[in-house]
Amino acid sequence: MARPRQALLTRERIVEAAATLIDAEGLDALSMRRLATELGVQGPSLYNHFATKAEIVDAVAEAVVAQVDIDVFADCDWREGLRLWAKSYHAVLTAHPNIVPVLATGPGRRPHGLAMAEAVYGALIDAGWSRSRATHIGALMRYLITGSALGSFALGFDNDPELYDRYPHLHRAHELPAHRAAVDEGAFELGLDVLIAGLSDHYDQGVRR
Amino acid sequence: MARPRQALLTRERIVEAAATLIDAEGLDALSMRRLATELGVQGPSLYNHFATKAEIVDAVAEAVVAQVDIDVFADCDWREGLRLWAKSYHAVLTAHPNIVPVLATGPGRRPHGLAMAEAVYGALIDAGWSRSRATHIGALMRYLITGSALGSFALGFDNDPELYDRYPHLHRAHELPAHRAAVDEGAFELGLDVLIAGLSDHYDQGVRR
DNA sequence: CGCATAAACTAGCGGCGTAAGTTTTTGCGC
DNA sequence: GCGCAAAAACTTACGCCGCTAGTTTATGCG
Repeated sequence: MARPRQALLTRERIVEAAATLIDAEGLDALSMRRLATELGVQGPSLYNHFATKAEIVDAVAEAVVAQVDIDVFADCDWREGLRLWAKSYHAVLTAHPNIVPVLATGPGRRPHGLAMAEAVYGALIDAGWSRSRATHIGALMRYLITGSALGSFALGFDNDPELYDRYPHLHRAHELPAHRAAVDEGAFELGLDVLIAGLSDHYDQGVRR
Repeated sequence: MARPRQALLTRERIVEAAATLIDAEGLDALSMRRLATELGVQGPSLYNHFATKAEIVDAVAEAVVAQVDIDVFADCDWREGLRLWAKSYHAVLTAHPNIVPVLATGPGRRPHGLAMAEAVYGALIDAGWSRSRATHIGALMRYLITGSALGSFALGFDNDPELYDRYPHLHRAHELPAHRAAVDEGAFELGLDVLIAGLSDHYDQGVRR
């Protein structure tokens, strides 16, 4: 086949297929040949639309952050904005856990990532936080959100009772994977509550830098 | 060369070389052939000592967590123990950032990882926290520590002023990479302070579950 | 109508993890 | 002291991988 009458590929179709593949089978399952097969095409054809594999993965990451709601800062208190944004971000990452390692490396050059940074940082600055404090708070929230999405805490424990025989306090740790969602959700909520309450106290006491 | 009079490889030598390579050039630079070359040996010889590449990487991760000080819980308040442990963990990860993605996936079956979980969880239980709350706090601390180590927040921003022209609040974001260490350190310290202070308040008010 | 461009193809390079089988040395049981 | 299994290196090779180069053909613009 040479050039078809109707293009078989578009950037959108490629990104969509890549996202589906990553969601379903993980980052490692995404290879150029595999992705091409999924799209009914030979491997190297993808290079007509993206220069490298990294560009495709980046586009998937960008599509994911695009789903985060950053309008929440519009007309509400910085505390509430921060909480709603964090929950939205967290929910998006929970829905697409396999792409998180890519996102965790920072906003990079992706427009939506930068727009999100702008929204968060801007809201904190507008509230009266110093530039350095706003930066710290933004970074901190990101640590909590990506950290919780990246390593499901509960999932890290093996489902094998014998493993914990030598650790008296962990004797029920093998039950953790079964409660994965509840544990991870509880830890995230606790962190969000404590962080925002603590920052709120600082703020109310006039400690804004 | 067949079997040499003196073994060329040991598990220790392999792990050490792998750790050095990962520290110096990143996870991607670690390939079986490259590692073998570094050790003056052919690639497949490594399989006489480790069954898979993943086992080698795991051993490196285990060697890194082994450096975290978990004796800090011995005879001090849970607050102080948590703070000292978190700082030690954070310092170790900061010294070996390239292995963090591996650690972030949880304690798994690694003895030192489990010993650390045991120490943290045990200290919280002994202090009177409920099992579920202790789990949440442990998970939460891990989110903060691995999250901060994984994605240097400041490093994620590109060192290119023009990139931020369209984001009014980010107009100085290109300066962030230069202050990388200070930003990341500040955010981590802020998080640690706020979290421990907040949890301490809950504790003092008798809210332990 | 002619031609540059776009979008598919095929072939192939060097690298990857690892399996299989070979050779030689070591060290233990008789 | 000897025989032989196990250990630890080797070579070869398979099927992936990301990506490059060059080819073919349809499209759309001047």
